[in-house]
Order: sequence, then structure tokens, then C-alpha cells
Amino acid sequence: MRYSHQRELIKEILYSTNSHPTADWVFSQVKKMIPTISLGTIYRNLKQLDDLDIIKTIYDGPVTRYDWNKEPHDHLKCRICGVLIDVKLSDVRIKEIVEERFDFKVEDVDMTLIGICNKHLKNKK
Amino acid sequence: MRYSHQRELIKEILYSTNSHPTADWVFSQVKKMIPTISLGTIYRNLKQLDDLDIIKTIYDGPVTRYDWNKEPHDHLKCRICGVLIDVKLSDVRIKEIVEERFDFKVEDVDMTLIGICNKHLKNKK
DNA sequence: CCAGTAATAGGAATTATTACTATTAATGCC
DNA sequence: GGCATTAATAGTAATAATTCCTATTACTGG
Repeated sequence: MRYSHQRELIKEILYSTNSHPTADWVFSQVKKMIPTISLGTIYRNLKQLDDLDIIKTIYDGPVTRYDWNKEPHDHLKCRICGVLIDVKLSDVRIKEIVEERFDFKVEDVDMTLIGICNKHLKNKK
Repeated sequence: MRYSHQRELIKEILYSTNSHPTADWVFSQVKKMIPTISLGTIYRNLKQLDDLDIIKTIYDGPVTRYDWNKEPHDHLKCRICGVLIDVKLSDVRIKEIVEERFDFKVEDVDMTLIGICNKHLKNKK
């Protein structure tokens, strides 16, 4: 794959945020630097970066988001404000338990805990 | 909400399968009984049934599926054939650990283990 | 510097889902 | 049962997210 200014910028923008942005948000940001960029370029490059394991695609309910954080990790999702928070729970036992109990080779664990984040919890304390 | 033949059939069809179908598959099945049904009716009713906790909406990557199984449970997803298998892992500790370690009230745990199901594992044994 | 070709821009096409509206049918009352 | 009320539907249009297509642009190796 050969170098492109567009891809480089998309990567930099993703690596500069913890907000798990959507393709459309990335598009709006890149447009500030390259006003002629097209949405197809965003999607094509996000896909390539994912294929190369440079970023990770995450499915937040029906919304597709992108994450620079490739370390195995989980998410806390607030049902009030929708924020996605990265956490490392990585209970290695889950993988072992499943492989032992079911005839299934676990390669990846995708876990999201839905609830209420501290911002909306304060009143209730 | 008042009775409708369509909603009743949609519910019955969902309750008759373990395949976690998409709206479109439900549509194709209901059409066999009610050829004039419209896709909008499928979506509207699936939403209502979800709101009433009669079914559960599950997000399988970018694909939206529907499940009659309302018991808290997890999924094994085969990356070869895409099958979704219901399993009950329900590690109650995860919820406790998170509430203790982070300032976050956990209401629901959404967990999918991606890997290879026994159908595609046989050769490798 | 330039030929070869990968990547882009811009727009069209596709897919999933929601919205709109005239018509149909479930329900409560007589 | 008959009928008025109005929720639910069918059919279609609209929207949103994503992919596809193609002429043009711009990396890259020689």
C-alpha cells in the first residue's frame, strides 16, 4: 500500500482522540485540513487501517465507531449520555471456561457493560 | 396496544427459531402467511415487542438481529459461518468488580466471544 | 523526469431503516 | 350484531450509512 496524505491524516486524527468517533466525525475533522476529501476515502482508509490492525472497528449498538486502542479491552457504555469508556477487565478465565465447557475456540472477547456513568450517578449518591 | 394478526405472527415466528433472525428474514417468513405485509409493519412491531420486553434486539456487528430469549445470556459467534450460539456465562463477579473499581452502575452485560465453532474445529483436532 | 498504476474526488447506487398517509380492521358501546 | 372511533397496516417515499464506479490525480521506482 502506498503513502497517501489522506490516510496519514485520518490515522493521526483517530490517534488524537479517545472519543471512539464515527466515520462521519472523522470526515468532518479531515475536511478542515483537506476540504476536498470525500467520504468514500474516509471509509476506504478506515477499512484498510482496520485490516492492517492499525485501528479497531467497534460496533456500538447500531453505530459503527473506530478506535486507535488495539490493546484487548472492554467498554463501559452510559445509557444516559452514550459515552464509551475504555476499561481493561480481561478476565482470562472467561476464555478458558468457555473453551473447556463448549467445543469452541475463543479468539476474541467483545464485552460492553451498559449502565450509568459517574456524571449521571452523582445525584443518586 | 391493541391486538393485530401481524404482530402475533411476528412474535410466533421469532419464538419458533434459535437463529437470531434479521428483520428481513422475519419479513420473508411472515409473507408466506400474509403476502401483503409490509416491511414497515415488521420494523414497527419488532420495536414494540422490544419495548414491551417480549423480545430482545441484538447487534451482531453491523447487523441487527432479534431474539426471543430474554434471559440474560451471552453469545458465541463463529467467524467462519457466522452462527450465533446462546450461552449462559453470567459471571456475576464482573458486575461487582466493575461497580467497585469504577464509578459506574452496571445494568446490563453484553458479551460476545468471537472464535471458531465446533463445526469448523473438527478438522483441527 | 516520467511511465505505471494505486489512491482520490465526486457522484451514483445499494442497503437498512424510518416516516408519511390513505385505507383497513380491532374494540367498546348500544 | 351493527356501528363509530381510532389504532394499525400497506404501500410508498424519504433518510442515513455505506459501498461502488470512473475519470483524474499523485505516489513511486527506475
